[in-house]
Amino acid sequence: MVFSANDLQEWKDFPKGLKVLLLERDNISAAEIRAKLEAMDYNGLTFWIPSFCIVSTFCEENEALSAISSGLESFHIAIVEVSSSSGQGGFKFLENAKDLPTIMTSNNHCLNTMMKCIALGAVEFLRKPLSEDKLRNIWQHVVHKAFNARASILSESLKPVKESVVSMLQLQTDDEQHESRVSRDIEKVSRFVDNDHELSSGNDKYPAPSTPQLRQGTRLLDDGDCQEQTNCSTGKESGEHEGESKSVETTCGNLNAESTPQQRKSEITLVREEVESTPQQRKSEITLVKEEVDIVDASKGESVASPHTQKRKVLSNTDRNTKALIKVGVHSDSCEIRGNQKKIKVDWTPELHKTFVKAVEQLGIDQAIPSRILELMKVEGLTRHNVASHLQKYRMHKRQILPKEERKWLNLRERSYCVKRPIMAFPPYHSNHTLPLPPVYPMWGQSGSPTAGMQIWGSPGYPFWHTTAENWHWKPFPGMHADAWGCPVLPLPPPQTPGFPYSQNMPSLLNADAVDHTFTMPQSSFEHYPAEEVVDKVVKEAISKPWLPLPLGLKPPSPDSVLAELSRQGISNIPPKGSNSC
DNA sequence: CGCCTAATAT
DNA sequence: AATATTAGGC
Repeated sequence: MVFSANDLQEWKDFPKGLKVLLLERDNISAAEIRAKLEAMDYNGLTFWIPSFCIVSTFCEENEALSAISSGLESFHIAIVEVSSSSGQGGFKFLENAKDLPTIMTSNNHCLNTMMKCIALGAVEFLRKPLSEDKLRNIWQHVVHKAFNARASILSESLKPVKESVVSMLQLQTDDEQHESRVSRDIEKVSRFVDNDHELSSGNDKYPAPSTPQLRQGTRLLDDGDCQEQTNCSTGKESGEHEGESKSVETTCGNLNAESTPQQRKSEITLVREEVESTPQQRKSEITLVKEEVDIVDASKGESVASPHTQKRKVLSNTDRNTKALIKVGVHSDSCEIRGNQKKIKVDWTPELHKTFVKAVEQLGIDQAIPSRILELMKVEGLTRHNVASHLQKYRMHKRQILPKEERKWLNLRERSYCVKRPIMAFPPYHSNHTLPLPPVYPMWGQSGSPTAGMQIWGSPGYPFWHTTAENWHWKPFPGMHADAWGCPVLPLPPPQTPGFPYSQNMPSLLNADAVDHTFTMPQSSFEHYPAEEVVDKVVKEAISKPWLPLPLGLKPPSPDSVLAELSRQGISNIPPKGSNSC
């Protein structure tokens, strides 16, 4: 049966009219299920539909299969009983009706059976008896399949579903009268829908919705690949709102035609915050991950001149899981889309931060000012303020000036230098190597690191030890510009301790005693470190007079950093070593 | 004006 | 907790 255009237009009440194939040996059981499907009370509000589903019942597997293959009837979804007593028990159907989203049901609740069903392609396993609640959301599988199956293998029966849903959503979008939350959410969704071609390619990439989600939430997609991006904003919000908010996440993989791999832009996550909602009015949140997003949010218009013309290009780094994504979290309340969206919160994901760091390093310490960084980052929508704010924090961390809260627990030698130094950042009462260490590791600039949700700043007190160009450079004294002018002389790491996973990254300095025995400075005399101003002065002098020998405590810059600095200053020709003519 | 920093707000 | 915003100084 083929749906005509008229049929489609009539199908405004989707999922009413869902055609269900029911494979059930027991007639009585079949009748019960059928009755429930046909008389579905959908949430008691949107529609009460006398004939919610059109059910065709079969009691034999082969019959059902031939009904499908005959093409005389078109189904959207199948509910198939796993039977141990007869025939192939439903698995034959399952394997031969791949195009049809199939829900397996059984009295047998054994995990193996369930597992087998899912493994063979069932979209869901439902335990019998089938309640109305369990059946209520079966249509979601249909929509899911319709939108996520490869277009080429999309069965004819599901195409109308897709078109119908698309058309439904767009109808509402076009309705300017309704600036309701729902319509705006749908607008977002339909934009995703418009772009579904690319994402359709990964057929089973997105888990199907599952029946137990009886809340309003409709999970269109739940992309495991974007976990690292998503947990930043949605995790927080959904946590705050407990069960009152829903979270819809979508991802689409459109490549922006204009962006070449070299031009790939950074990921940025913007969160539009709720403006004036009371706890009772908590509305839903929809989070979209898109590669191209209309920035309808001019904020203060700092760098976003025309909100609606702003498109965001995104990097899509294929060799890693650093998909170029833009996430816009919308706490859509009663605020207008173009109206008063004021607060965009930039989520400084590791990727975005990496771009930031890159820009800063490219500019060099003296040139790294917000406006230039912003320029270099080429992240549209990002404002100078955003950058400035981030830069502020970046600098603070570079100088090991921890916010007071972070400093509080560093309760010893509060006024001595050591508290600001990484080596003393560990709690002093951990005086041996058994101290508990954080399970994760700071990851500044670790490109494409899959460490989802990790704070890019690292845990307080566990600063960054990596010394690659992309990472933070450890600087023991405030004001020391180790990036360009070398790093402080550190003692060599002790022999690596087997079974101590972090020893590689946390050399030697696990406690003050270790420091005292290995550090080249006078022992047990942190109080003897020069005053901050003195250090500053020394460093400044070293910077301004690079021809002079470096003071104790500083080591020369690495050749790489020198080359980088030279090239930054436009000097590309370096005379060979021997030719020292001056 | 833009930048920097610290404090404070969200 | 992470960012944004603000204020005051340069």
